[in-house]
Amino acid sequence: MKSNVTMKDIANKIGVSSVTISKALNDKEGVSEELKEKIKQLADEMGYRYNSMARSMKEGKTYNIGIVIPERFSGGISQSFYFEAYQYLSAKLEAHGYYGIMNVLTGVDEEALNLPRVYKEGKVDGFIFLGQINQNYLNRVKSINIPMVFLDFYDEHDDIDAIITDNFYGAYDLTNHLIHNGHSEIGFVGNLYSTSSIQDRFLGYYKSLLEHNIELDQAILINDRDSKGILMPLTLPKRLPTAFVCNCDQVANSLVKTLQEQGYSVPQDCSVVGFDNDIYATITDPQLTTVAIDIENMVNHAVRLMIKKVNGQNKVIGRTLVKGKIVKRDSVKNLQKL
Amino acid sequence: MKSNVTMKDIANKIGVSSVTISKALNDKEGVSEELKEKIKQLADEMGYRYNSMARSMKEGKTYNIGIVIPERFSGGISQSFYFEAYQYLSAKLEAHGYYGIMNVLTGVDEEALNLPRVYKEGKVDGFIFLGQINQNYLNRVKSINIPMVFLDFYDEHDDIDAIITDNFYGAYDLTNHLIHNGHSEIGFVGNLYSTSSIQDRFLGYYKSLLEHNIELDQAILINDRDSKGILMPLTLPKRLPTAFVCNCDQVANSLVKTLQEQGYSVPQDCSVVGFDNDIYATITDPQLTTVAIDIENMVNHAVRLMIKKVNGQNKVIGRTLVKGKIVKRDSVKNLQKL
DNA sequence: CTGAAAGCGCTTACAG
DNA sequence: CTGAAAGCGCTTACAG
Repeated sequence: MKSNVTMKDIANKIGVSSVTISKALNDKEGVSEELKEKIKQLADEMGYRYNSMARSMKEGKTYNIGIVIPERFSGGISQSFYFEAYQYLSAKLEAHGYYGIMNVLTGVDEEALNLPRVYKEGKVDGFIFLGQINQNYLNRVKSINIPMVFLDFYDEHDDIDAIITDNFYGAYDLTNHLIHNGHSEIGFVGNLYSTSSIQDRFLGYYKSLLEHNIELDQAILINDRDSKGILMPLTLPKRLPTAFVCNCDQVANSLVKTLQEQGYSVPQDCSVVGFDNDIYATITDPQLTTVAIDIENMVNHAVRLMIKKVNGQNKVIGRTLVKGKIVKRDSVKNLQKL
Repeated sequence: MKSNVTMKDIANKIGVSSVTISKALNDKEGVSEELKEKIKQLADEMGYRYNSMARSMKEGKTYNIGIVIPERFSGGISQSFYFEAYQYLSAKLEAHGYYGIMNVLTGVDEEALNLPRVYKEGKVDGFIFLGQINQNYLNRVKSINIPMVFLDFYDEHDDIDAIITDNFYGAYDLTNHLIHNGHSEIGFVGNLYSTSSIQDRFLGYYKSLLEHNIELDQAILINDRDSKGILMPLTLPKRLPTAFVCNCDQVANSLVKTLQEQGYSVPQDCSVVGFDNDIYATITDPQLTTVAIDIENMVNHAVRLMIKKVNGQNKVIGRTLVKGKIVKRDSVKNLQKL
C-alpha cells in the first residue's frame, strides 16, 4: 500500500545496484539501452516515484523559490494583476524544474521586519518579490545572502535585479497612436508630483508631443489626486482638447463619466485613453483603448534571471523595462476619416 | 560567505555533538538550559539556517501540499474567489508548518489525464483540488494513493472529503431576510435545470417560502440561461413581484439593469438579491444585498482535514457544507416601514 | 557497462 | 545531561 518504492527496491528486484537504477532513470550514460528500458518499465510497474528531497539534500538546493506578495496587493484592484503574475511565475518556474511557494507578507510582518518563514527554514533557494515593499523591509531583505529579484518595482540603489513595466514608452506609444489618428490637441490626466510611474507616463506622453512638434499646453493638464494619492473629482478645462491620455484606466473611467455628465459623448466629442488594461478598461462605456502590461514577458525575464542566479551566475543586471502592448477598443475617434 | 552553516559546525565550535545542537534548537529535553541558550545564541551569530530538507528526508515527508486549480477558474469572474482561497490556503497551511505549491491544471493536461509534476517528483504530501475538475480526471486522480481533499466541489460518490458552500441554506437565509422585510411575492431567477448549485439555491428559496406558507408561483420564475449555460436576456413577468432572489450576482446585476430600462427603480419598485458577493455585487447600482461565500472558513476546514490526513488519520468524512453570510446593502426595500 | 563507498544534514532510538 | 551510530534516498566521483 505505501508507495515507498525506492531505487534500492527496484535494484534488488533485478539484481543490479541502485547506482544503475539512478543512471537509467535519469537517462545518464553508462547503462545499456536494454537495461535502461527494463528498469524504466519496472519502475512504472512498481509505482516508483522519484524522491526529490534526496536530490535536494545531496545538492543543497530545494528547487523552491519563494514568491513574496505584500498583503496590500493581494486584494482590490491590483488583485487580478498579481494573481495573473503569480500564475505565470508558477508555470514558468515549473518549466525549469522549480516550484513557487507563495508568501503573503502581512503589514505586521513588514513593519516588524520579519523574514518569511520559508527563509528561516531553508525551504527556498531564492526570492521573487512581487510588488513594492517598504524601504525598511527592503533593507532588511537586502541584508540576507540569497538570490532575489524584484518584480513590478525597483529599488533606487539599483543593486538588485528588477523587472518593471515601461511606463515611459507605453504612454509614448499610446500618444503616438492618438496622433496617428489625427489628434493634435491632447490633454493629460494625472498628478505629476504623485508617483514615479505617473511621472514616467507623463514624460512619455510629452516626448510624443515633442517629436510631433506639438506644444505642451498646461491648460489641458488635469490633476486627478491629492498629495496623498487620494483620487478627487476631475475638473474639465475651459476648452476641451480632442483627446486625453489618462495615467490609468480607473481615472480614464472617471474622466469618461465626467465628460458624459457634462453632455459630451466619448469618443465623438472627445477621445480618452487609459493605462493598465485592468477591470476599469472594460466596465467603461465605451470600452477603453489602453496599454496592457505585458505580465507574461515580465515574468519570463524574472524567472530567467532567478534561474541563472540559483545556478551561481550571480551578476546584477539592474532594471529591466518591459514594454506593454496597446489594446485598441472604442474610446478613440479617428479624425482622419472625416 | 556561503551560509552553509550546519549543526555540526556549531557543535564543533563549542565542542559538543550535533545531537545536542539538534535537541537544543528544537527545544527537546536532555540539554541543560544554559547550554540550550548558549547554542541558540551561537546559532544566530553564525547565521545558521535550519535545513528542512534533511528532516524531510528523514521523515519521508515534504511538508508541501499541492494546490491544483483548473485553468478555467484562473481568470475571469471566478479569479478573485480562487485567488483569495489560495491565499488563505497558503497562510493556513503555513501556520501548520506546511507550504502550498500551486499548480494550474491546463485544459490539455486535464484531457490527457496528466498528473501534476509535483506528484511524480514526490514534492508534495497531499493535494487540495480547488475547483471542479472533469470526471475522467477525477477518476485518474482518485486512482493514486495520496491524501486529497476537494474544495468548492464534490464527487457524487462521496469517497473523497470535500468542502463546499452551503447553497441551500444560503438562499434559504436570504429569502427569509426578504420575508422579514415584509415581502411575500418573491420571484426567483435562474435555470433550474442547469447546474446543481442553482438547483440547491432554488430549493433553499423554496423551503423558505414553504415555511412561511407562501405558494410557489411559476409565473414569477425567470429563466436566465440556455441549456449550455450561456446567459440570455431576462424576460420580466407580466405582474412584478415585490422582490427577486437571483441565483448569482451577475444575473442580479442584469436583472437590475433590465428593471431600470423598463422604468422600474430598485429597490423602490422591486427588491433584488444576489448570491456570491463578487464584483457584480458592488458595481451594480444600487449595490446588491447578497450572500458572501465564507472562503476563510471553507479553507480552514480543508486545511484541518488535510493536516490530519498527512499525519495518518485517513478516514473519510465526506461532504462538509459551510454556510455563507448575508451581506446587507442597498437593493432591498423594507416594506414593513410603510 | 556496472557497482562499492561516501556524503548531503538532520533525527531517532539507544547507551552511557 | 550528553553522544556514537544508523539511516532517510539519492548522486557523485572513482574503481573495476
